Amino acid sequence: MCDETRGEITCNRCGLVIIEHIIDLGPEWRSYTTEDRMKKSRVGSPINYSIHDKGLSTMICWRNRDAKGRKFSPRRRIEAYKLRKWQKRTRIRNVRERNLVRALRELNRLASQLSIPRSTKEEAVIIYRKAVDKGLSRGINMETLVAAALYTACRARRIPRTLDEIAEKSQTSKKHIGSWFRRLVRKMKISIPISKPVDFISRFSNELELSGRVISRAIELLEEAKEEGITNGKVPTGIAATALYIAGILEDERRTKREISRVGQVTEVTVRNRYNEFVENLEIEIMA
DNA sequence: AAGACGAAAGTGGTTGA
DNA sequence: TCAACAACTTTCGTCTT
Repeated sequence: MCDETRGEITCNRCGLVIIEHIIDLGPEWRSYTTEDRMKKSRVGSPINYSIHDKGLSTMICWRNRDAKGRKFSPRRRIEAYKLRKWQKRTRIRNVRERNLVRALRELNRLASQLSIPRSTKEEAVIIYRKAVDKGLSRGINMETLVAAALYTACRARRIPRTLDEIAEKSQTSKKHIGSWFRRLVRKMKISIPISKPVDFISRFSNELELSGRVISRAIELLEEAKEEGITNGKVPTGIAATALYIAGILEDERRTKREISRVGQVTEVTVRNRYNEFVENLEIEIMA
């Protein structure tokens, strides 16, 4: 799948980003006159926070030719050589930048494996950069900080990924990512919306291949459940999964509890318990 | 054979002294 | 810092379809 607005080519099956920073060929914005069009068209790819210098540094061509294709004079060649050398030296200036490059590589890998949208990934990069600037990164494993930044960005943008999912794909523990998540939020004063069951509905229903009818029914159920106050303190994924389970039965697209619990990343027992609470407290008619 | 159920013991995180 | 606690998991035996 080629997504020009995101500048990416991704695999349709697994969501792996294959090619990034394609140049966006479209103009910047709508234009109404030719003059306008000239003004608003742009050159180069959009700013990209996922490259350590935001993709803005100059690249010097390695060919010893000038713009018109003529060969350089020996003197110009030496000059060009020096320029390139300095270019390299300044581009990756110091250890810090080198670490940033490593961190971004890791972040890109993680985000790709978890199919996290580009904008959220960039949010994570910004969080990571800020954390490093504030000196929070001392003495902490880079992978943990990257994972924590990504998790934080997901939570901030309401793109729900569970701690488990992120921990599984990165080489760090859920515990560490969690504690660093809290730390990042506290130190950097990021406001995090509480993750709600509704946030998980679309992803779960997608995985279970449920129709739109089931989805809207599930959302209704969630609202009723919330009013009844039976959702407080319960794991949101479990609640979302159960709502889909019940909606599936009601709309004649039944899925087994086992499937539901697998997708919802909770056990069958939890789905069962939530199910009982739903049926007891809401007026739900389950046909045998 | 697969799915669902209930009971009981175990686990990790939160809370309040 | 520690114990109490609720929510959730794991495990296992049993019943139903």
